[in-house]
Amino acid sequence: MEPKPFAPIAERLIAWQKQHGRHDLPWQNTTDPYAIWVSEIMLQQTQVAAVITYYLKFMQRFPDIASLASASQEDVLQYWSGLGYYSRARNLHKAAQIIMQQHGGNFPQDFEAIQALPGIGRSTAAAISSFAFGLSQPILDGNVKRVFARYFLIEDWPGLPRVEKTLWQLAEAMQPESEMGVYAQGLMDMGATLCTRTRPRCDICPLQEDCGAWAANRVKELPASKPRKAVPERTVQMLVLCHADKVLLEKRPESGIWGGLWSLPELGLEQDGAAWAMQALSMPSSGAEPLVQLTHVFTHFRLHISAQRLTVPVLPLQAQEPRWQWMSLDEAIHAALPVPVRKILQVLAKQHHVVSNAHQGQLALI
DNA sequence: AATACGGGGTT
DNA sequence: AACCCAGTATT
Repeated sequence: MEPKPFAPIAERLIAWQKQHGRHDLPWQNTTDPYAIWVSEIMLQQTQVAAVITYYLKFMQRFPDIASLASASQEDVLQYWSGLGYYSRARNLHKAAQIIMQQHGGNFPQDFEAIQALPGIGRSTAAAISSFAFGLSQPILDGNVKRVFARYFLIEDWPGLPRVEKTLWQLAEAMQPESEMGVYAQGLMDMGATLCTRTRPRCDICPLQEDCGAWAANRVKELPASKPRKAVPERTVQMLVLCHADKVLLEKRPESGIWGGLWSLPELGLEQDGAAWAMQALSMPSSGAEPLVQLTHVFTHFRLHISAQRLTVPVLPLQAQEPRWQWMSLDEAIHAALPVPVRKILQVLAKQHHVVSNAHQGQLALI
């Protein structure tokens, strides 16, 4: 019988977490499942530093499930604008309404019920479960995958379904008997602060003594990186239709990119803006001028945007569909917009500012 | 099993 | 410029 040479990793991580983990992030030191839930959703594929200010503003505006559930989707998206992965916000909102209707306004405490809420998968359900309720469910996020890929010397890319299955099994097997929340936090904090992708701090790692990658001198190469394909490129034209101090925005469909956000009309590069405005919106326009060109990079493609400004002297008599809306420039910039659209409108606002200053100057001269 | 879904940070 | 990040839902 071989004696166990080292303490279980859960034991070491719990001790490490208590001494060296992070303890004062805005969503820590609470067992309020709502506060924890919001943080976990924001932290999906998004780093702590980027989340903090969004989280504080969001919690101030939507302090509890009821206030979130009763808000408009528009309002919720506005507080998410700039964070990305907008389905997270739509699902959060939808889930709050489900909790009001199906759980009497109380966050469910059953693991399956938690995971059944939209936007909450196995790992997020496990994180909420352990932090808020002390349930024993394994988490498996990017940090855990990296720590395990190194500790267990897993050579293949952790995103492979076969490897992922193994990782979940390991995650289950490593669960402690108690202190679930401290363990889960320790695993993630260790991954985020010591077992980092580059320049990991193996010198002070509580798992170094029996880490497979450390023993094999393979830490730098693991975890294996995702096999990449060339990212496609797309070029579009965006129209900034201006009438007096207002611009025309279009609400995007629920599903697909930038779902539910306000954007600008998109055209192929070959199409003529004025002709399109006349045909699609019965809107005469003139004075087309290039406004700005920019490139927006997504995970899965690169989007080149060429923004054109058009002046609409007279509004058509017929009311437009509700997905079209004239907003003042100031109003538009504060709406729920994707980042590149906000940038385009800021360029316009800057021009507007220069023009109105020149105008004021003229008035002063007269 | 593969793909869609953002934006920001690091190197 | 490549790569990654407290993943989930859809196809």
